[in-house]
Amino acid sequence: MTERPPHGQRWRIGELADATGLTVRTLHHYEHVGLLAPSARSDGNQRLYEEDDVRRLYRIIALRDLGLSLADIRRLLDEDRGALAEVLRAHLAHVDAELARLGRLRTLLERACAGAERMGEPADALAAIEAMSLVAKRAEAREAEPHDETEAAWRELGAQLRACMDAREVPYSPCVRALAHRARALLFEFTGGDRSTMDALVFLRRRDPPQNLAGWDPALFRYLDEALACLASSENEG
Amino acid sequence: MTERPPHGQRWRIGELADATGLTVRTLHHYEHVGLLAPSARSDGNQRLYEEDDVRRLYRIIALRDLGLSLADIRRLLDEDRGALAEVLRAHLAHVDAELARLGRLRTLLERACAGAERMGEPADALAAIEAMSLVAKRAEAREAEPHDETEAAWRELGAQLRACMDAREVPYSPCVRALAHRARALLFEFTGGDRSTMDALVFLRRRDPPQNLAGWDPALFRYLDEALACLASSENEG
DNA sequence: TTGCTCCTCACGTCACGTGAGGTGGC
DNA sequence: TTGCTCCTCACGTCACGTGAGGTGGC
Repeated sequence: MTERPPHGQRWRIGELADATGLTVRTLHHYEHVGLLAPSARSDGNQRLYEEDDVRRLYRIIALRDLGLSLADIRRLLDEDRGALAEVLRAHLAHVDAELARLGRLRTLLERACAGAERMGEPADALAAIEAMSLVAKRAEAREAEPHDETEAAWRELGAQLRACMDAREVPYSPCVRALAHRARALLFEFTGGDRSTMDALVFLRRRDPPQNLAGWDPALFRYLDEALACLASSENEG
Repeated sequence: MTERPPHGQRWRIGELADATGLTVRTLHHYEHVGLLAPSARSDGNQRLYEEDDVRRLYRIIALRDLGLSLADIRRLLDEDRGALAEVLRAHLAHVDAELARLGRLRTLLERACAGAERMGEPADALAAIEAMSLVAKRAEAREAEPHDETEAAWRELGAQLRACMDAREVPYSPCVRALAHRARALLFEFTGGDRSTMDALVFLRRRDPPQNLAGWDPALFRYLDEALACLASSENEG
């Protein structure tokens, strides 16, 4: 680590790079964007940085390490030092937003990892991830406009099915079969008729039960599962 | 929202863009990087996407939303579907690292905001931020190599000063003055002799006391502060 | 004279955005 | 004929990395 240059108080570019841990190219770049120009040049046109330049560089590095853009740093150092607190606040808000986004992403990624590891076929895993993405987007859309007509349909179906469940109707009774048909049709519509997406959706719901989705609870989902299984087996027999 | 195209099962590029929320330019880009090419073109050379293309696009979008690069997505869809779980795990690790980095950054930024808002002069605030950056880097370096000689010096000075404090030596006694001199010299060396950085460092330490830094505790810091104040006032008188 | 450092272009990165200038379909 | 959508380049973004080809200082 060269700390003091051998030529009085002037640093050559390589010396300054060594002392700060930056690259020579980075110092070139800072000069190119008007952030830091050396106060002098040697006879052979080599850059010579003086004490003031070095002091400025350390401030640049400190602000850069806080994540500010070079344009912001330039503005703060050259034009508007008073804006410092304001710019830092704005940047903090931006970092918070990034943290929130990455947190959500992390949740999705973890589910996708679990899915990808338990699915046997890679194609199934891809379908599961696609279904997950689809569900996440529906959830976002629900945030924006809560009275979605698809949701209303599921809510009504849920209410009817719950009435059957409370009345202890067996899953193969005609009215439950009718509701199971209706559920399958809605699911078909929701997934665009894609078989593997439908299966992946069912798989995901089992692993990761949604809370109070359109008035559905785990018990109601299990009741529907039974009804769907009855429907499928009777169709296979017929 | 155009959901079904009017020409059988083929989508024009604008229709597909509307349906997916992407831009036409994005679809051009995906074709350019070999990620998604339409299966057909019209007589007038317009792109015509078919069902398989659309299905592929939805998978691309799902994987992209998980933060994968287009190159990774291409590899997963075209070459090596088995690598899915592995790639997702690696990406999760990367996201975790980013979260950790942003968390540390957030802490620094918050301190910098507090500093910038309480400092009167913007120049002082800049010096404080620079000092903070400097301290943070020393801390990192300490992680790597804990037996720093600067730290040893502070540790020894701390022990001697603590002996004085425990013996109830008054701050202006000769031996305490000698230690205060030594402390000032160390601080001078640490900051490279920069006055405003020294002041900012002192300010930061008051706002944000370091825990057990080289054996120092808040009481010991206060004792040193008194000794330094005595030294300064006696020098101003002389 | 031999290395080493320095110099100035200039293309590449990543996922597109944003025109520019021109043509096809209703 | 008028809009609208489509087409193909091609430069710009952000903070540099990575050569290429040549010169200066010990």
